[in-house]
Amino acid sequence: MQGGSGFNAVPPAFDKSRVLDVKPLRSLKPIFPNANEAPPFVCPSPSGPFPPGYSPFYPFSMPPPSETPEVNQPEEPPTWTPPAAPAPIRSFRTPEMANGDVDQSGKEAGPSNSKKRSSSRTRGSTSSQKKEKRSKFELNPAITSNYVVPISQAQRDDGSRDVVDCVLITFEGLRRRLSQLEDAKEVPSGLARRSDLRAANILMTKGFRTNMRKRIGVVPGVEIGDIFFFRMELCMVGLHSQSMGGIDWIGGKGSLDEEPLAVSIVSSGYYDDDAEDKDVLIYSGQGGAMTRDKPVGDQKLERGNLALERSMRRANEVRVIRGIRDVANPNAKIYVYDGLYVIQESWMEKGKSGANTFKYKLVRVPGQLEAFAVWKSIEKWKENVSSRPGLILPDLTSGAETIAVSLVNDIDDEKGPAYFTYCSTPKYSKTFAIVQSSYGCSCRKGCAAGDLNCACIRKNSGDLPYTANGVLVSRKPLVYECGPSCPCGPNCKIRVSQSGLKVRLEVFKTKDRGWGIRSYDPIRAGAFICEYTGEVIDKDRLKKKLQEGDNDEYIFDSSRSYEPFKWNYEPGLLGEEATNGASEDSDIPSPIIMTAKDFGNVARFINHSCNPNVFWQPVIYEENNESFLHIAFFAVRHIPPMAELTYDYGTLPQEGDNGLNLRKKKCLCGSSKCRGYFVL
DNA sequence: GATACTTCAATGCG
DNA sequence: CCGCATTGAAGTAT
Repeated sequence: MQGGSGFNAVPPAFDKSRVLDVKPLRSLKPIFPNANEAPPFVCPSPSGPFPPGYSPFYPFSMPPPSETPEVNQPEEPPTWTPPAAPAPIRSFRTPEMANGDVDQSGKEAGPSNSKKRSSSRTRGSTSSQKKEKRSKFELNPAITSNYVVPISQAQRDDGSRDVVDCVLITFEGLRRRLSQLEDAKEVPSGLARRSDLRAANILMTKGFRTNMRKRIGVVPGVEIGDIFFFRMELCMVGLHSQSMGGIDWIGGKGSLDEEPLAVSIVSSGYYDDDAEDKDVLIYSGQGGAMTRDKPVGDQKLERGNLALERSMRRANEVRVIRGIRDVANPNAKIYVYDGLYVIQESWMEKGKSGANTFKYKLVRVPGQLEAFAVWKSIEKWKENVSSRPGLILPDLTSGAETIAVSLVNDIDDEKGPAYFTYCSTPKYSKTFAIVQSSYGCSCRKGCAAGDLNCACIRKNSGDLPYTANGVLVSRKPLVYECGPSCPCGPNCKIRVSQSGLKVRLEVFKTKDRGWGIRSYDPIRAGAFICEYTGEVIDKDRLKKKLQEGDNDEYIFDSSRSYEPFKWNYEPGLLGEEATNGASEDSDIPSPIIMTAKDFGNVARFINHSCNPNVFWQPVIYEENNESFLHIAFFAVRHIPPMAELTYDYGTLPQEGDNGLNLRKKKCLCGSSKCRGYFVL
């Protein structure tokens, strides 16, 4: 199971056809294309060969061999030539530089960036005209165009779960990398740094997006309960295509005298909405708000307001996205896709300032999986643990973790998993210490991004492995964290996995896979979840153990084979060269095997999936003059509250390893990529 | 088609 | 922890 609200036991108790039969008046295509008809998602190598039915997408600056280049870009080189010496992306232009030579650099800018800017700048530019500045960081098209977007035209129009995942993972990877570069750059304070906009702009310009065909109702590949951390993510997957606007619609002026109809709204507290109820939303119309040069005014029946009005008359569904304040990061918002609503009534009322405001009452279409409602329930449980139905233990770690982990069973009578001793760190015997000299840094005040004097940063190939808010930027063979002997202190940004749990977890009884684990808190892609602890053993000991008939179901073994997957940003998209340090192989310096049967932590409850939402990453840091390897788990993608956490248990390297393959079990992950079995 | 306008962002400062 | 100013980009409208 993946994504969605992730309720393990909730069957889709509603009749899909009923919801779908409420036909959008202008449905352009069936909303649920037969899954078999939809093209499978493929990621061909940029150079091909391409499977039948697919063609490479040529980014604007790189025309297909026999076609003429885009007319609008006379400055572009007429034909593509391989880059001679790729400029590293690190050469960000400083504002000052851009100010001086913007003309020249404009020619080298990626497609469509400098023109647009000058237009949008004219509005508020009375005296600041000269500040035509800071072309946002420039890509060298000769390099970036080398990259071929793995999205077919059909997929660009209509998505699927796999395509949506791919778009979001690519966006996030790119955004994290940009964020990392920005952190290291020491830009002048006060300068807005928007990795979200940059990443989205790069990808959308290249056509790396999906569900561009606007539609009423369900968006293929986006599930109720899915969460997003930026408005641009909604655009990229076609859930809501206004980058800031709260109402999105189709039709209207200029399009064959049709009426505009609303397709989606975002409610996030900017206006005076009533968004307390889980099924009913009172939404305010747009416009009339005070801006810099305009006072508060009456709202008009136009644009989004008109679209909502018409949608009410026609009773067509409107997607609702609820923006919720992120408790972990009060400056930010999380957007929850809450499914389809119908507008029941609308009226006009006087707002606080006395101006006329439109109001729309939206009611949730019944029978859909819960999404926002789950958030509301969790709020209560977190306030008072004992209100959680099926609660067995408020904290199964007995205080060993900084945050409690509940034990819950709302499925049957089982009172809990078999006995084990909770330990929050792995149990190493001396023989497993990795002897490495010259460890640790000497930073006094916390290791600063970009500081190459810091030994720990140097070990991470010069980069801070985590962004400022603690998100892992890229998978690597090994991440080096600062250890107890580094003087940088607990607030250092390179101490993510050693500082314990950060999200509120629950061990729960699944319907058919024993005990599992899920989170009350939303988890963003790249966030640290927990480490795997247990007794560290060697291969011989494992073999012997199994030969003696000990059917240990809690083995972690880094030496198994693991399905490779693409998670890191694509260097080509930034004009960077692929480096060795960016390898996503699970090829770590020394393999590690742990058993969590008798001693372990929450990680021992994570079930297997062939399409997991969590991955493991080796991390090392020094303790008492010795270094030990740790296995840390991070989120593959954004994980909504209550979605079960899973990782890939891996497969055995080859044929029967002394009967080890007797430990194959039938896999129930239910994903389209399911291998059919997994190995304990 | 270019350009202007609108808009329930996202940041960081004070 | 707020209010405010600043910088933004997609889509719609002209």
